[in-house]
Amino acid sequence: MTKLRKGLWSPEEDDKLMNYMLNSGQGCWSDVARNAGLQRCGKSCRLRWINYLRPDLKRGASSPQEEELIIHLHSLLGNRWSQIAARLPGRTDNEIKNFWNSTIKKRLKNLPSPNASESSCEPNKKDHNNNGGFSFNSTQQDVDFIMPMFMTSSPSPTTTQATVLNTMIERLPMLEHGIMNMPASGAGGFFNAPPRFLQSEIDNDHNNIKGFYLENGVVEGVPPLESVIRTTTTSDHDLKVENKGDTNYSCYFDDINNIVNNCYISNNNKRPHENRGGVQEDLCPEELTMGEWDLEDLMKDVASFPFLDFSS
DNA sequence: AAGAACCGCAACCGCCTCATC
DNA sequence: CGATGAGGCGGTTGCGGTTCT
Repeated sequence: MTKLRKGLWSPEEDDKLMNYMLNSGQGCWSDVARNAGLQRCGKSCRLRWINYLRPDLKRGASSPQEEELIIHLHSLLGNRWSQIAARLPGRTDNEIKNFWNSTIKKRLKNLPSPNASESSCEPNKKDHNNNGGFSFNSTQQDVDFIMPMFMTSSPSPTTTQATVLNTMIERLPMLEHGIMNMPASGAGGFFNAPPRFLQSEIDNDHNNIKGFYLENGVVEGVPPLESVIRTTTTSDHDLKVENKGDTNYSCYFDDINNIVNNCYISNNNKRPHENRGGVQEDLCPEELTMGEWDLEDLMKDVASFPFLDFSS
């Protein structure tokens, strides 16, 4: 019996597989390998076809829009690369996984740390309930990077995502300085401080996130940084956000409210505005448990993702 | 110019699920 | 109902190119 080849594919092997697939179509992959005259296992052929030879693959670096979408989808789906890939035409799970593990992780790592000696994106547990006292140096680029993560109404980030969000939120100057200053009561908002994402455990068998909750920190009225982002609250529902450029981030804050609202839904099936007077009680973290994570429900949000445009 | 360090990406590995017998 | 094989998936490895020293 001939020993099966491993390692990089030669152009000849690619030709054989490509020709066979185009002429005969996909059948059982071990048959494909045999009939195409390849000394490869079926799995290897499948991988090569899916990740490299498939005619509908998009080549080249991902666009900023795709990057935004990957980040957004990852915030919803976690490391479910195949499901993320399924929503990015022409991209493979392997490609997205590689992109995430190199580019995105690097960007997370490079975010400014509240502690100069700390380069990890792990949360600073010691200061977990302390927003003050740091010297921040976040850039507009950082803000642009983290904002898509807020563009979700998903109540179900993974532990890692919640951790990363916590850390990043704490390091963003606009939040540090209380710019996200929502009304303490009444319509439109319930926090006068950035929401804090905490998570104690995940039921992996059911994708059920338990113990994920928002904790209300207190940020005093420190004047906003001129150089970053300013907000003006014109009404309870109208949180206007401006920065030096033209970008308006108000939608992001709506989404943060969505996250908050969804937590309430999970707790007692009532949104905050349907549950006046019960707000503080509802925030009890120990009792606040996420409902089933309905993937398709979550993905409805993606359909309206504002940057999703594959026309280019 | 050369070796070291770094990085991106292709491919493999091992595990899981599902269908079939 | 267990055994078996195929397909699918996420994690990991290691090659090869690029940048740094």
